[in-house]
Amino acid sequence: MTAHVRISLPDGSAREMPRGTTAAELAAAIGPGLAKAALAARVDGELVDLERPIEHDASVALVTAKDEADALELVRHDYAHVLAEAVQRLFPGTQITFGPATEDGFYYDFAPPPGRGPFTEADLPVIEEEMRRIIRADKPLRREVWDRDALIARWKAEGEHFKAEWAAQLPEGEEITVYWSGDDWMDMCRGPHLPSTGRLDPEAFRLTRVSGAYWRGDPRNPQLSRIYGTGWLNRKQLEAHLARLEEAAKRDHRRLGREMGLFHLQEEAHGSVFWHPRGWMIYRQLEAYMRRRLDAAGYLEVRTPQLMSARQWEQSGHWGKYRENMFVVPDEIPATEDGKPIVSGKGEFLALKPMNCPAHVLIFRQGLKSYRDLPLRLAEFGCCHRNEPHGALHGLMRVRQFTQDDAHIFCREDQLVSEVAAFIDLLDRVYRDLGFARYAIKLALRPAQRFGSDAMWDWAEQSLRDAVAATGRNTPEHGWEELPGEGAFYAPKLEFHLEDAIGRTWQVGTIQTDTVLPERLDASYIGEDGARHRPVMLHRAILGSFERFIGILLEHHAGRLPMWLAPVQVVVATIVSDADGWAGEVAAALAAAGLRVETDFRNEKINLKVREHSLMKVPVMLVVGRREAAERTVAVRRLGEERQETLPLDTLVPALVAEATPPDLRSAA
RNA sequence: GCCGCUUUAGCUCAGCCGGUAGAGCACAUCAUUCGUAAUGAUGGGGUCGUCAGUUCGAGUCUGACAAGCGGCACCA
Repeated sequence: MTAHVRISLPDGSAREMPRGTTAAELAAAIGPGLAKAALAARVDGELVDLERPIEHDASVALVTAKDEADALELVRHDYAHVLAEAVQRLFPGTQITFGPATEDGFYYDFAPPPGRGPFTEADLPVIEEEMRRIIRADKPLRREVWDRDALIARWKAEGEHFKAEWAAQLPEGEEITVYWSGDDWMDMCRGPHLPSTGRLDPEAFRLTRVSGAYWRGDPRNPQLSRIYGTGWLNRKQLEAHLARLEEAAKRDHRRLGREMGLFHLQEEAHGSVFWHPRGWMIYRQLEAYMRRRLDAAGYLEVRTPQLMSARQWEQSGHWGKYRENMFVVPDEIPATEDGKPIVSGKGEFLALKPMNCPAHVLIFRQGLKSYRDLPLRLAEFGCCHRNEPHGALHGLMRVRQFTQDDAHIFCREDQLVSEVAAFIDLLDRVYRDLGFARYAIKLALRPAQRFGSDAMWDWAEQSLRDAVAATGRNTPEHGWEELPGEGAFYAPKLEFHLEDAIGRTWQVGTIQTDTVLPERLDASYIGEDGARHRPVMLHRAILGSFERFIGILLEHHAGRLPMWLAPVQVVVATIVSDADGWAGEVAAALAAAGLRVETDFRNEKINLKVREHSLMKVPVMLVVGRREAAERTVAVRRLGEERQETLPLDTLVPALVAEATPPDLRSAA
């Protein structure tokens, strides 16, 4: 043991410092500017407090606000602690539990004092003010290692039962640390933290909302009161973030749906969509596109019943596993009492299908199948009903009635990998056609509770891995990742997560192997050997549900859909009524060429017409006045552009037709 | 399903301490024919989410229910 340690710095230089030197002292030795800017340090890659002594040779990097990811993580974690301290000061008797940094801020879960309900938004300004006081007081944050039993005793004595439980469950052998804020408040925490609360910007955070949250995420546990905040390094960043939120709110598909007249939802059919003509046009275009893609990929479209006997759902296993989410109707004409229906309960029950898979197996079972029939790909734009928990419903994104771009592929075991690989290629084509450049592929592996043998799971998981490898997409650039424990109870699955224009991700596509359902519903085929075999069944979807996918499309494009999907592609707007005749001819020519055209002959100013059609996100506006009528031309104005271009019809029509052609119908460039 | 909030005209919202509703936009009518994001005037429109309760009187206070919003949990 020498008295010195050798510290290598990120610029390649190295320094000898006395053993036990802290990162703060190191920063001071390098320069006063750095000492002031340093927030924490990375010692051999591990993020630690500035006050942590360096006990052996190490590479050390000081973390400043310039290391944004680290700095934000630190700052948000600190805001969470300041929040907890503020709440305990203002509301004595509140128990603290847990409060991490999140993607854009932080939260902290509290158990409010007995007799006081959960925190409400009205409490937030007061808490914010207290937080600012703590930040301005510039309280030093100090790390301290504690003995587990002593800490548990202390938490119990202070009535912090959640903390005591947490401490008791920390893994054996793990160092247990607390952080002091000044010398009058502490919380158990792994750290690291900033040197003092004063390093936070009192104007760079905002408490945003309150919510209930279950202790340890389990609904059987007590519900805690969670306070969310957003936190940044400085005020400017906070303002930029708030502006981004506003931008996201403008893209909200519920708002766009109303503004663009696409659909509505109402109480009498909550969770089911009323599609208006314009919204339904988007749906039709998307469905027609998918149908062409599936036809070309060798799928056979089918249509199966909405209602099937509960007996059938018992046999498929849904009755046991999924009944809570199924709509069940009696197969009888109900008696009435005071106008209210009375069900005898003696008759049979039918259930609205929550999934299409059993019905597809029933089609498969009609007639003896040969190995020559496989793979058999049965597709259905299947309308399903699921009685979702009420709190889960959300615009088009989570509904009770929806239509999947569903299909089930029945194949032999040796066809599995090539079928999955072909599916991934199809899905890739579709996402790119729809304007999504990036998506991540994840493999959800066997959960703890599952059906089937380990051998089956080994085989199924490896097959999916192999299939992704066959497409070359098992790389970090494709977001390739394996998720242990996330699979369905009967099989592993691949998940496809789309990234949208503002960086959010949406799980849409999926493909999963299934050997359980063919077994339960006794699906079989005759192999080359003349014996019966079980087919493997693949459940797969690319868009997931049309409803949700259209919601995602609207938010991704901020309502400005690509021309082939736009409900109205062109509006011909007149400036004076003298131009109506020519405008009518223009519209007729475009309609004859297959474009979706509307005319606007209203006695209104062109300013108003441009504004209204722009707000409706019509991609192309053709403005026609006396001049155009005389010259037999149109002035083309594109959505969001002020530039205009005057063109004769015979060049305009083919150009617009080309632009409005769905991507799969375009001739290869 | 759980926690919090919200529900007033088609939309966005105002309505103080309880005294039978108001704005802007939209809509209708009239005038205006006007060159690229709101022409002007006039007018019609509300059982204040539903059901109970308190009160001489409830949009306003209380309760239940429903839906919506933000989370949590759920999403075989």
